[in-house]
Amino acid sequence: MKYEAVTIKDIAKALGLSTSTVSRALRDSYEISPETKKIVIEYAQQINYRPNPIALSLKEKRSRSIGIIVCEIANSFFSQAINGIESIAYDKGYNVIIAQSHESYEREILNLQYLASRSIDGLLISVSSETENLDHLINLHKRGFPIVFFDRVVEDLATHKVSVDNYKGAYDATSELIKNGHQNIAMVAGSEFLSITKERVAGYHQALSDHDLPFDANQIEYCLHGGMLYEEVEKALEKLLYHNNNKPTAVIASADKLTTNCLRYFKSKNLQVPSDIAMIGFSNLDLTDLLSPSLSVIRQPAFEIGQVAIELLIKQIENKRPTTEFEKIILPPQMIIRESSGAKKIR
Amino acid sequence: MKYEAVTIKDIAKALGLSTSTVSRALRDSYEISPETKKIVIEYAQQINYRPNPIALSLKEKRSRSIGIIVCEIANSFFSQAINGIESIAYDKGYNVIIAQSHESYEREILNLQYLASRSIDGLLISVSSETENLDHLINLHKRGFPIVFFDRVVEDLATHKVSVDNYKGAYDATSELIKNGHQNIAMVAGSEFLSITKERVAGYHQALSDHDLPFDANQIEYCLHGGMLYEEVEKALEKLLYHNNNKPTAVIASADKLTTNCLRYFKSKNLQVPSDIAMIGFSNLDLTDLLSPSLSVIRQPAFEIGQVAIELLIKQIENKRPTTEFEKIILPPQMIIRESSGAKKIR
DNA sequence: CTAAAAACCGGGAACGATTGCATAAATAAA
DNA sequence: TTTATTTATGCAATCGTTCCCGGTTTTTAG
Repeated sequence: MKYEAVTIKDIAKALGLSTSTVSRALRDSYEISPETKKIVIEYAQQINYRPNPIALSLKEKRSRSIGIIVCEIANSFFSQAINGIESIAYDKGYNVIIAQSHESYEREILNLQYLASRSIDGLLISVSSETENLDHLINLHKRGFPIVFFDRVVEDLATHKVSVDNYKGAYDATSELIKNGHQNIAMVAGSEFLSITKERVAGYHQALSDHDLPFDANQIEYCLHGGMLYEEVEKALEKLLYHNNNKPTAVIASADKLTTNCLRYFKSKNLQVPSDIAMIGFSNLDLTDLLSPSLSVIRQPAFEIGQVAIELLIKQIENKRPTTEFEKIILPPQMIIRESSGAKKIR
Repeated sequence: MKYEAVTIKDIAKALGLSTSTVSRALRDSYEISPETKKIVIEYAQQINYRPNPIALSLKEKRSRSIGIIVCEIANSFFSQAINGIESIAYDKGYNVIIAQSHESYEREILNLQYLASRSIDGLLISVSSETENLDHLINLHKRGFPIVFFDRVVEDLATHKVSVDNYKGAYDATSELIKNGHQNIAMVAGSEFLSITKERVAGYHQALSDHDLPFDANQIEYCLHGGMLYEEVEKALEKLLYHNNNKPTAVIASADKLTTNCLRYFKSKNLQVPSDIAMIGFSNLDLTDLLSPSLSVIRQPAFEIGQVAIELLIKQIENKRPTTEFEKIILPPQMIIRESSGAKKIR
């Protein structure tokens, strides 16, 4: 069943005018007499005329819609970021089409093809944790297609980038744990391919070094799927806790899903937090205060990241000349200290 | 900066053919010789030709995109439902445009106007908790526009509806608490306007009655914003716990946000769950097992609800004749019993 | 060998809106 | 009165694609 909308032609026919006159009257052109304008505008209102955006898109060669690719919308960081994106996009008359990679490189490519074929005007992307090869993005970018990276940015592409100071977040978390007496701090990290992982590892590394603690590569375990799979996190923690000369007394989880799955593991093993094992996690869940013990977290300004990213993208889309100067914006993370990062057990 | 795509004209010019021939060759028409087809298809592949969906939309009077209106995507139930919707929509070549009402009637109307003006082919909606008047939806529906309700359905509109057995969910939750010795059970409910609220209250009511317990209207508090505002929940609980002759020993929270805000309140008042106050909440969070005490929940099959809803919508969109028979599909909820619903304190 | 029938391909209208250009009428200036 | 100018409107092209309607060539049947 088709739903028939009213067009400019219907108005023209009803009023005995040409479509051009109607179009101009509706756009308040100086060429049209005030009386005609009044008649047209009133009639249009009466029959609830709305210009067909598809016809406009065809003519103007732009769809006023932008694509977003994230791993999961059911991830508090990304749903908050999308909220930020939407808040600005709707104001500026753009709609957003959301696609999920589910952390799969293959699906990221499929999504990109799909979005490109839907003639989006620009793309906001936070790459999947499997993404190492960037050819799919480079191709588009070379042809002048506007792309803005957020959160998980990549180095090899000259575009706008918006992320959080991951280095500082990890540095602060590590320092806090050291302050509380922890000397053996492990890290459950996300995919090695991701910039955010590298930065967080670097911050962790530097904090250890600044406090004269040794860095042990065995204290870091990478999870390719970013914690999406419980088994992956389980394996990482087994290795860190039980197949390690240097058993850690504290853990830093470097992503939302990693954090919750670490907790799940500790619970299953009956490990008390923070007495058996302390932890700080990167997390944007608004429930971490309700956990027992309440969870110390590094929180990212997700909403703002989304807002800044979409603003840069729209600016680039609406630019007449090709953009040559790209911005790299880094927002500060927030550390919220609660119970889970407390002192280790006194033996 | 504009990004120029290759069109059917470019192919026609390059190959010395007409656009009609190219179009037909690409659609594998019988009117075109195998040799010509081969040449065209190969060349199209080589220059990476993709048909312009906007031009197609204009011609076919359909955009192959559908709108979704929910209150919040940062709500586990809805993000899971959207996952279900997307999984089917992408398979069938539709894209989804998501809009959030943030539980505001006004924003719901704005979103609807926006989506309608973007020529979507159909709408999936879970109404806001403020929505009492349905004129905005009735108008569209009368003109033959396909609408499917999910989760928060409305009675006065003859369309497809997909929801969960809210009556049973509440009935089971109440019965479980009664089984554990609770005789005074309160309910923190969502907006009175919503069908799901009414059904859940009815289930609660019936369970009390079936166990020969009295029903006291003072044991129910409604939250117009569905728990979005902490203050609203706080006020409801103050009233139930401290301005009530009949102090409850257990609470049922009838929505995701209500559940978490109840817990937040109990924590702030240092009330132990379940010894001071037991609870079961409707929740789709995948973190409820990690809370202490772990939370007993009524979980809704959000992903499936989304899938069923989009399937019905697409079926209706692609139907040649107007749909006259509408389905009302009700999926079963799942009760997960954990610690929070346990026995009351023995005095 | 001619007529009919396939087989193959191009021209052009259509979808809805905008816009440069042409045109008509009305007014102003000479 | 004639010419120039303003004012108000219509025509037609355009965006990318499909599809109806012809037209030409080749094949088949009688």
